[in-house]
Amino acid sequence: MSQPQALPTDAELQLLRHLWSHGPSTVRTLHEAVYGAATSYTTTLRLVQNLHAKRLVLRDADERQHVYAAAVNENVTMAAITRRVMDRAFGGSAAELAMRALDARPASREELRELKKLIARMEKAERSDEGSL
Amino acid sequence: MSQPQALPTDAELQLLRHLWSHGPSTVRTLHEAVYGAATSYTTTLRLVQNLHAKRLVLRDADERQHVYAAAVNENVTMAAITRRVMDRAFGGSAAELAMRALDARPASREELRELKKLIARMEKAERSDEGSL
DNA sequence: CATGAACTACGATACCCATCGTACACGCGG
DNA sequence: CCGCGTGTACGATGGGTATCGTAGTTCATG
Repeated sequence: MSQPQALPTDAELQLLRHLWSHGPSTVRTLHEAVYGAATSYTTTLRLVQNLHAKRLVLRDADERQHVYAAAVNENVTMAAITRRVMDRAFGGSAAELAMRALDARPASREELRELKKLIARMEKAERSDEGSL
Repeated sequence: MSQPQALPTDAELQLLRHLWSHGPSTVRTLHEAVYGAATSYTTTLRLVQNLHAKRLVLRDADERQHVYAAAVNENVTMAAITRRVMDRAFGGSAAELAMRALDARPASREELRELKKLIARMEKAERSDEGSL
């Protein structure tokens, strides 16, 4: 029984991402930061309530304006989401997904450097797994 | 006015992928290859009909058993799909999606080598774009 | 010719998701 | 005390998707 029983939908994830990067927030703050005026406040509220029902956020209801905080780890959750899309649309292959991503939209030189570092780290790990397979 | 006006859904994409890798097929073939006995034949038929309605496959109805072939380019279509998921769930960043993918599921040494080659090619392209920005 | 197997067409359904409106609670300024 | 602004809770709705059943067609075969 690892962390994420239920995964956030796309709309819910946008809010979760804000919580991960900006810390605990009120619905009002989330709404303005993520949606601006593009959608109704109650829509944002509903999404936050869904997140809470799924236990993906924690709620502090002490004040009248409830404060929400992410309840799940970003890396764990994003990995699960990535796995789902990988399986649904990319034949389950991480490498294919990664290549399609780079093919679909340019990455900056800085980002490419980061990626290379990650790959180097993985190659190293793979090598040290040698014996345990 | 580029190729894919409408994108395939996940279920439709599974069938498209088979057409890309195995060439023109009948519904029967697709059904058995992709779904086995896990689902009803008419479900597969329906999905193929949806693909045809979206103009994503071509149909040869000469024979009683119609033969379907992909009508859109694999790379173009996969890039569009990747862009959609990138925007919906990964903040629009190709690099983030790529890194999450590698983080979510291991890639073989062979795949990592391919990825490095792709990155090297992109770095080269970026360098030659220097003046034109 | 009658029957049955295999196929296509298509309506019906159930589920998920995003969006919104309404109802209700609370507190503050006239 | 009244009313309004700002909350939360929650039911309703519409669009999209996957799944299935049924009806109708065609063809081979007894």
